[in-house]
Amino acid sequence: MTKAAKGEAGEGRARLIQTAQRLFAEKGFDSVTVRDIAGEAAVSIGLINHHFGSKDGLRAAVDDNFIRQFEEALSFDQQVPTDREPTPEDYSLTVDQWIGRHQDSWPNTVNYFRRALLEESDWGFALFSRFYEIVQRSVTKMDVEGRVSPDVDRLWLPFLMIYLELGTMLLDPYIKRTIGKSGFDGDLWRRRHRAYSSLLRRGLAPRRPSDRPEVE
Amino acid sequence: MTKAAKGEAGEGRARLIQTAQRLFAEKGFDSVTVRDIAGEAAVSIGLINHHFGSKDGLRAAVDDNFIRQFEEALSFDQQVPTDREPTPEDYSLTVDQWIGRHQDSWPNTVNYFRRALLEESDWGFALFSRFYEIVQRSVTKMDVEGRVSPDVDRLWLPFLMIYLELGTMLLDPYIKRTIGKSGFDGDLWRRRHRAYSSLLRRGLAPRRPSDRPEVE
DNA sequence: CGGCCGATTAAACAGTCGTCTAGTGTGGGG
DNA sequence: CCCCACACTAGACGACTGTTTAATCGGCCG
Repeated sequence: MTKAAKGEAGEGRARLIQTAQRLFAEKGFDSVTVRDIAGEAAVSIGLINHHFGSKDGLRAAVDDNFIRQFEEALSFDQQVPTDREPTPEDYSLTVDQWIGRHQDSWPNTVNYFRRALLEESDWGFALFSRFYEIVQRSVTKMDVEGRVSPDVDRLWLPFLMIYLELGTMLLDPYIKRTIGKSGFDGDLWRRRHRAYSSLLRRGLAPRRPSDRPEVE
Repeated sequence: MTKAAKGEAGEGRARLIQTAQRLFAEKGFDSVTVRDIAGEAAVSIGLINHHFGSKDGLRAAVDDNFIRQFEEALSFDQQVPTDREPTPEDYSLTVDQWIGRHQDSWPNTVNYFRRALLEESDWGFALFSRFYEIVQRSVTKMDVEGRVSPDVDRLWLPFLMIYLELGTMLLDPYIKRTIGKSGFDGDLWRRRHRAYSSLLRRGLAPRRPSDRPEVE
């Protein structure tokens, strides 16, 4: 392509998307001004509207970019073990691995994901649906294999699993302030994964329910 | 007290707090303008700064008011059954009852709670801490009574329970769009309560994980 | 009664927001 | 070579924002 005045052509455009994604993730869409973005990307304010039409257009571009990375990552992430039946926690392992890996390479990815869900944008719903779909499929699979008790609520189970999966993402700021470390910290998220795999598998009760009161 | 030009004195102040709480819950603090609030409360814009000094002052007053109601409600809500040992799900029942009751009487309470957590305000952390405290205490109690398996992660368990409890609150908009009804809908939230009580108690696996699910 | 005080108002204020307009410079195709 | 297309810029524009000012009204106390 063509060369621009300074540096590669389209460099401004790329830098805008990159900077905007970081700032949106840090402060939220509304709290970031076009001047903030242009300033940190070292371009003029007008360039935003030149490339994207409006601030909302920029958001759309950032969202597209993010969703593309998200789908890409998911597509080659289905590396559940094939030498055995996938266990209930294989699903969560997959997602957890994804989160863990991506929060290393793109530290603001998790934050952006979080903001997307919190701001209830349309594509935030798209992301949620994607999650729901994955979990739903996983549940159905476990179900037909007889690994889910028949009296487990099939409507709520997927949502409860989503809560467990997304909880750390949504509430991590508070976890940080409660125990001093992010729930995505290396050791911590591995521990968390084990904790809720175990919870899904057999709940809290001791393995030998000696005098456990049977309710209902 | 003194009487004002129209209606009770201080009526404007009260109506401002009430209206602001509703609007903050619906749209979020930043998206609501002082003109919106004054308009819907049918008072002048200047009255906000007269009573509260600033928009942030109004927020503080609304927060105070909300936290007061919250603490009040919690204080007489500890009505766990005394005729028997509290079961693991008594805790969640208490919180669930609280949510259920208050979303009837104050439809915007849940929304406001949600916004408080999502916007990461200081008192949002206060609310989270309050929750954490309650859950922590409940876990400790169950623990000393030997109703928690020794290999359950004591650090993560409270957080996982909080995820399950707050999940519907945080993600209800998406649940609404997924299944068409709010997770706080009468029947649904009762079903949800049973679902995750069961999850906590014994996980997903059939009671006899040998080869065929067995109902007791 | 006279004066003050607090609740309340309308209008103006200064700042910031996203957007638009006019213009510059450069590189590639005719 | 010319000239158009395009990335890019500086600055102004109007529509907001939260806040402030000056004024009004009515009750209360001395």
